[in-house]
Amino acid sequence: MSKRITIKQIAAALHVSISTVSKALNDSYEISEETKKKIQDYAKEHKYKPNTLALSLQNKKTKTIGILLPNILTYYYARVLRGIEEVTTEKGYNIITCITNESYKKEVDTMEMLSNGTIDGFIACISEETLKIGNFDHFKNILEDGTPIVLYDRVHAEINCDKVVTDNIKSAYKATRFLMRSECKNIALISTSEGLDIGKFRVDGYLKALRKYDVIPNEDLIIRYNDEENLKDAINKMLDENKVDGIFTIDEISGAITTQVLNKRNIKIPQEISIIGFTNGILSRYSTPPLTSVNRFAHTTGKVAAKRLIDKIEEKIPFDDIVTEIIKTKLVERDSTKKMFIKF
Amino acid sequence: MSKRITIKQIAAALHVSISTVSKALNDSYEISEETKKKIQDYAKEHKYKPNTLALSLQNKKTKTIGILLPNILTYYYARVLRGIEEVTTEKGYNIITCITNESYKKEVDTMEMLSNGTIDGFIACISEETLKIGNFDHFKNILEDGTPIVLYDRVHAEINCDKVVTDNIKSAYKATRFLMRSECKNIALISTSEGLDIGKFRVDGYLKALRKYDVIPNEDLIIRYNDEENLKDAINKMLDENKVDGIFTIDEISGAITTQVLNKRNIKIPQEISIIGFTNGILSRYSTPPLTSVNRFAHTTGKVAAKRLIDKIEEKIPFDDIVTEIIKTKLVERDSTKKMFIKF
DNA sequence: AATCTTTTAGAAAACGTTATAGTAATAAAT
DNA sequence: ATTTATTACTATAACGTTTTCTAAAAGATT
Repeated sequence: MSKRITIKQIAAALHVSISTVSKALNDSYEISEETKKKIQDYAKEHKYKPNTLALSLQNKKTKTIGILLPNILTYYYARVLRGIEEVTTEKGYNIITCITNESYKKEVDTMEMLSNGTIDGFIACISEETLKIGNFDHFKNILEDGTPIVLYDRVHAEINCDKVVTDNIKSAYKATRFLMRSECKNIALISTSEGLDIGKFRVDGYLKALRKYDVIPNEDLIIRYNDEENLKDAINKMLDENKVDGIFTIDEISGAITTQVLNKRNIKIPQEISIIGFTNGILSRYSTPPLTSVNRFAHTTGKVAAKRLIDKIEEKIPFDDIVTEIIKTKLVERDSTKKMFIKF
Repeated sequence: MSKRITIKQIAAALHVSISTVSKALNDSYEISEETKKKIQDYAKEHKYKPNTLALSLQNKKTKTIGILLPNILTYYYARVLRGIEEVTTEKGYNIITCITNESYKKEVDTMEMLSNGTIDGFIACISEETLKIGNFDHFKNILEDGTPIVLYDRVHAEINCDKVVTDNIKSAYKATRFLMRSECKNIALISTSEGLDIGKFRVDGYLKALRKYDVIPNEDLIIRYNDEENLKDAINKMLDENKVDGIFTIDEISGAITTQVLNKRNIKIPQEISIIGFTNGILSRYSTPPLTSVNRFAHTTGKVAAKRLIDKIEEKIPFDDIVTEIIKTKLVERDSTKKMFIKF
């Protein structure tokens, strides 16, 4: 237990002033080579490390970014984090990661807590509860203080800042169209009942594709669920009562559960029913059969968000130059859809 | 862009000294009710928030903990993080999360960077590369400085600090025994070839169980792999050349891949071959069939580690009171193993 | 009226650092 | 011989806060 040494202690030990030490350690021309060497050697020997806190207080920059994740157990967010992390590390920034766990209070508290000089900016995804409540004052206040924020994935028009989002409508449109082109006539949709815009956009994309090809949407084929147990029952019921030959699931878990249900009913995928999932994570990759999925570039999303924020922090971009970056998706074809195509 | 207000500005605005403001805001008895109210009102009105950096510099405590994750994409670590996060939040600590991505250099750099007053302690899982290289000086140095560390999951005897680990040998032993009790005679093992102790322990447990019940281990039934593609081939080869009726996989991905291979070969799980996986994450839960798995309590691991560290930081436990907590596992029975049992 | 307490406030030091301004002593230029 | 530069260093303020010590005024006690 030797505790870190400070500049002051070095100064005392070598009978020089603290300014001399500071300058010597920063290799200033004002200090003679001889003295510099003496000080630097001593510092090295005693493993001197400048106190980051003191530096930050001086510079008014902490080189730290606050990250808000709604949920770390969702593979997608873990991958976004990874993307962020890659860029921040490269640029010499630390990140403080906070998981809001979809709670409004946790989100407000966290941002409150960090916006006191601890961080230079935020990268955040709005929690489900916050979106439901519709109060975004905590974001607005922070922006007003001059702290930059980049929102990703789940955003809101009321918050006037940079955003990085997935191309939800178009992706859902394309996935649905893909199913139709591969001979599916009766395409079901599995969605969550939660009122997230993201979900709505994906439903919109699905409906848009149906309409485009003159298919009348059938409400019986659209399932909106709250919890997983309900979902299995709902799918079974739907399959009992309807002819279905294609299913588009709006998130990864839905895709996994749907696959389990079909397998249990011994329905051949994709011969009898095709499935396309959203978000291409490990579940899609490792399920039986591996699922054709809308691949979202989580990693890219993280990187783009981090780059944008750091540019803002370092004032390479003016504070009120606001953009929304749209990250395209890509349909990854695997074994849960048919290979034959109808050309429209 | 109004930028945060400081004590100094309040003092100037109200024509009092900064000490008066500080005391008023801390509700000191030394300040008259009248002055206090005036100052507090002003502070509230201007949304005054104390600068955390300045406070930390004063108190020599940052209320921040550094977390090292080898890899965030592994569901297990994400869950550990969640456990840590829960405790730290409750106790008013922030966490700085860093992903070493299994790199020695990244691990050293990160710890170096954070151990300059930024954090009060570390919760870390040693990276694969570090374990391979076998140099733990960065941990030792930090401990010497009087900064507490709690290691979780992957630990090393050379590092003398608190540890929280999974009961690997026993868990593997029990899983293997479970397979034997459910009539499996030829039990294969899927392991990674990387030289992690954790893997070794699990293999040891497997071997121990076999020996205990007088089964002679068959090297042909033990697969050690590096990359996923190899693994599929290796499993197929093994199944071609050997009679196998049970498989114990040492991690979640191996379990998922094994399941895919068996499904592709149309082998009935568990009627023809039973599978038990290690680490009970989403893959095990959502695969077809859902896998019987050794459930590791990632969440508990995180919580225990965080509690221990905070107790150390707050000096409720002396610095050199070192313990290793062993987190038990629990076999979760699902559909990949048979229900019938032989009692030994 | 003189002294002692209490109340209220402010000054100054401290946390660890950097940056600016200043001060010697010596060397160079006039 | 005097002024000017140069070299090598030190003092001080600053970042935003808390804390300890000091001081003045008001009130209480004799």
